[in-house]
Amino acid sequence: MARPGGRSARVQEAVHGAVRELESEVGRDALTVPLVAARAGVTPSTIYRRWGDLRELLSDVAVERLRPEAPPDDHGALAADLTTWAEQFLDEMTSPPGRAYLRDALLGDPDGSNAGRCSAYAADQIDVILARATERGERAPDVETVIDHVVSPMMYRILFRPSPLDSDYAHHLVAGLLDGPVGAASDGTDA
Amino acid sequence: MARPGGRSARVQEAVHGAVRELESEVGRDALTVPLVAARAGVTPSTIYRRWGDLRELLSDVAVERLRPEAPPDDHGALAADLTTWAEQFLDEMTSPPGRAYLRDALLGDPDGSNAGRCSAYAADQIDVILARATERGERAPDVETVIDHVVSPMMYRILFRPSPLDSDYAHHLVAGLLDGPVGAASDGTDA
DNA sequence: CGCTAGAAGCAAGGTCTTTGCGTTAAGGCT
DNA sequence: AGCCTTAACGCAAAGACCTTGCTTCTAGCG
Repeated sequence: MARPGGRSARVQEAVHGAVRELESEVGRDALTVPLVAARAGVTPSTIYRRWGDLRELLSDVAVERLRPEAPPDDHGALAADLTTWAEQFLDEMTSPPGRAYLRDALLGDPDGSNAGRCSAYAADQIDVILARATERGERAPDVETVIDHVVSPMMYRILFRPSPLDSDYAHHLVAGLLDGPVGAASDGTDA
Repeated sequence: MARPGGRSARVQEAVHGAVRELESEVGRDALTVPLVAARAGVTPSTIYRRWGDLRELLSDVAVERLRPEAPPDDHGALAADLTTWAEQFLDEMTSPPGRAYLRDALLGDPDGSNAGRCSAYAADQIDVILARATERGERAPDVETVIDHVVSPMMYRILFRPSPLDSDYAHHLVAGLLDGPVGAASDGTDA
């Protein structure tokens, strides 16, 4: 039985906070369950029982950090909105902390629910952009199409390729999507 | 100084073999360094010194298993080659053991070199397919384009999405690539 | 054939992880 | 309002794992 307002919630908040504090103080690699527990004012066994593992705890915290805080900027045109969003996304995810959160979120995730949450965050942001475009009368591609053509390639390269990525790559992907047969034809708005 | 033919090589082989045996006997989650060491006939400290961590050892073994054993099939046409390869790739990677190896390979990989090796395996296979197509006189897209449009979307969904994937999705991606503006126009050969 | 250096064995110490049991507190019931 | 139920936490001990200094072995070299 979940008890969202009670002691459980306080403990969860204390532990998450302890992870965030210690991450910036001693570094992510020096984190241990007993260390986090001491900072949070709980016993290690509490963490082991609730999260099972340091990796799962880090995964939870990482997903929290990957959640976008605001809807994407509105630039008045689909191409600009998507390009800007993709550039920001790529920038965040290629930064060392971004890569670390991404790794943590994926790694300590036995059932894949945290990974699914990350994917849903991106899909929601894209959904907002596409809905705005449709409202303006622009032809907009499907969310899944944007994920296939823009999000996936960036993520693949972040995870699997050692080479660095710049915002030109994000721009290239969005252009390839919107100029292609699946995407929206340009609609009078500037591209 | 590497000593490829000596004791180091024997130890490495024994440890890798022990991991493979124990994975199928007791399951991947029950593996521990002392267990593997006992089976391999070495002391745990040897493993800790060479690999540093159970995750890095599992990462090494996983990458070995993800290495393709043969060049991709030749069906006489680019579209058929790519579709078949993508279907097989998707099938392997979505299977529970495939997902486990993929996770392990990404997981114990501090510098990203193992992930890069996985990516290189796929790129090499695609390279063979594209070279054959060019040799036949077909117009073929770039390797990076194939990775962006076919490999990345499959990988993204495997890693981030809970929903199952079937071979229709692989077919859809290849078709989107070859019919699009970036890919090869159909060239008289059957698609 | 002796020398050098990298790699493995051994063992002890420390840290982390697990687990059983008692206690606390949140939510439901009368 | 007060009791009951039950999930969650604290405590502590036991066990497993990880680290590390030192020794021994072996492959390659002069």
